Amino acid sequence: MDFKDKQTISTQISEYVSDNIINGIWNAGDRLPSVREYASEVEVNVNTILKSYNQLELDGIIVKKRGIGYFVTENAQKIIEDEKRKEFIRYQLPEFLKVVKMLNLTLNDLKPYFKTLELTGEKK
Amino acid sequence: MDFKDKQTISTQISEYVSDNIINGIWNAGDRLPSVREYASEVEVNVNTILKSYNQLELDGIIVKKRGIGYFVTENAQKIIEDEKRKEFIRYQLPEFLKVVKMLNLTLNDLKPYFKTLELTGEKK
DNA sequence: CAAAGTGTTATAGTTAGATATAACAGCTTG
DNA sequence: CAAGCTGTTATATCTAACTATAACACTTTG
Repeated sequence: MDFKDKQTISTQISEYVSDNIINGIWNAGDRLPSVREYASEVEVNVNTILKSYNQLELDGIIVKKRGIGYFVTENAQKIIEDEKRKEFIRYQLPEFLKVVKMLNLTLNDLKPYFKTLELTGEKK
Repeated sequence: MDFKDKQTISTQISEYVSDNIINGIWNAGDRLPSVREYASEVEVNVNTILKSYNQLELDGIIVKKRGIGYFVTENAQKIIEDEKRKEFIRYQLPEFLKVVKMLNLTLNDLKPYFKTLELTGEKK
């Protein structure tokens, strides 16, 4: 038995920022909230935000300019999407299917939920 | 922003036991491994197993007989399935759809994965 | 009834992650 | 060049979860 990593607050913040980028809330070149500002917004310690931002920088998703702030990189969207796709195929989809099977559900049972988001058809 | 609970080791063990029960590895009336035995098997402290077992007992999934061991209850399967179903609808499915949408995937893209597990058809 | 298995409780120690606070350093702007 | 933003580093403290170890209590079995 091997244990999943815990979801730390700083990791969750990193992912939340990524989601905002991939969803177009923050775009390439945009400046993120300053560490102090963001820390106060989500009610968390400055060091925690710093940790999140540093991780995102390691991943090439944002870049720091000292004394100025952190900025979304040009490749951010692509990097995040690639990472999410890997994660999805490797972990999330199998886990999903495991539960679907346990609950004796079928594709037909799930169709309505996909319909709601108009995800049943072909790609544009 | 509200944070997801971390997945502690003891929680993960509880869930692992539940999975074994719902998958028929352990059946109603079966005795679980003793706390010491299981602790040594998964290389974890006795207290951690005890915590997992106690949680499962609170949920009505297993029952303790002092000096003898822990046993799977008659309702265990139903309790677990109900809980998993709730969890699935409330959290896992929405999270899944969120990522599906982010990655611009459709139901058609996922069909092959369902086919592998023969989950496309109607229920038996 | 003693031995050997159960679960239980208690104490002390470790660790990762987060917090609070403060001081330091880079950049911009009036 | 000073004020007021940035990010950075450091120190001390807190907490939840887990560990190590030991002693205690219940139950079965030879």
